[in-house]
Amino acid sequence: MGTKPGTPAIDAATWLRENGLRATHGRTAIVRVLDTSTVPLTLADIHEKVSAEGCDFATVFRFVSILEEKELVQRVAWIDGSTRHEIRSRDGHHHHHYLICRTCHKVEPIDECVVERFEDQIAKERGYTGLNHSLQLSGVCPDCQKPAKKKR
Amino acid sequence: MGTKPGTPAIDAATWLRENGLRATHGRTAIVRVLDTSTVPLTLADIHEKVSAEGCDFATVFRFVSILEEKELVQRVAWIDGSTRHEIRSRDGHHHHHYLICRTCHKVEPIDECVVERFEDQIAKERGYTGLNHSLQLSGVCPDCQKPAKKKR
DNA sequence: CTTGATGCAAAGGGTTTGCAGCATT
DNA sequence: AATGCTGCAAACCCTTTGCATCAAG
Repeated sequence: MGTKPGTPAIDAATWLRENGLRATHGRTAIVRVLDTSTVPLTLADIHEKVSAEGCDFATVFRFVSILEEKELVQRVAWIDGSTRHEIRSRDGHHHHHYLICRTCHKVEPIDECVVERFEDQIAKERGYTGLNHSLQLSGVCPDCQKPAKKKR
Repeated sequence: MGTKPGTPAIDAATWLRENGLRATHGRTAIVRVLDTSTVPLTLADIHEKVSAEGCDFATVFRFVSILEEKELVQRVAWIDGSTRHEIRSRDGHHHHHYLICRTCHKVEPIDECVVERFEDQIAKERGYTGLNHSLQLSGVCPDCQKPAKKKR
């Protein structure tokens, strides 16, 4: 929704109706959480942030599934084995490239994409269509390289 | 173990002892399965292939965990959300790059790695150490593009 | 023989579903 | 007012652990 990650939703309810979905209290909260996050979230992450508004975990589960069926949200297999979810922005740009610290678990988005050209090459070579990719880098961030320091 | 994927183990029991592990019946079976697979396997996949030899699921679970602690096996977060496991070959070459068909779920390994150079660049730019990456491409394979045809 | 690995079975944790009541359209 | 969403709670399934027995070294 928001043009840049981190930008709050202009209007979650309107966005929902535009996409043929009922704009309930819980749903707008879920959309707002997804829309303002710069990193993919687990269902538990989302629930934690909407439970204050009385939104149940089952609602998060079901509604995120609906958004994924409609391809408004992208499912991401996180490098630690968890499943995360990321809203697709309006401009159709939905890259999920991240740099993850193995020590403090901080997540930094990576803007550049070196894989796209490679994707085209593979598509030609092997005849695949509709290619999509998921790339995650993990390492130890500068802060965690300094001994005896913990974050998060 | 085997130099090429798909090559059967020369001697799983010896390999185990070389790595300071007891060479039991179940363990050699598990190693053989991991070693001859060209794609990462789930615990259920492995168990399915060793259960004929009377090897329990708990044994698969525990032994694969041990191999991962010893960094002889690599854990892979698969794009569908499952967790898979892949043996690291003797030459230390352990890339986990795959091309996965979204329709028939066929998995093809990709040899090339375009990410390595990028990894170095990111390491310099952001000061991370010990970088590692995970890349999966998904698309629709040539077979599945032909209508009304199902595999697997 | 000693130590550690195994099988069995139960516990745990996250995911998914059924159902009756409630909110949105 | 009708439809479809929600909360609650139970069911499910995959993962993990405890314990007594068994086998490798």
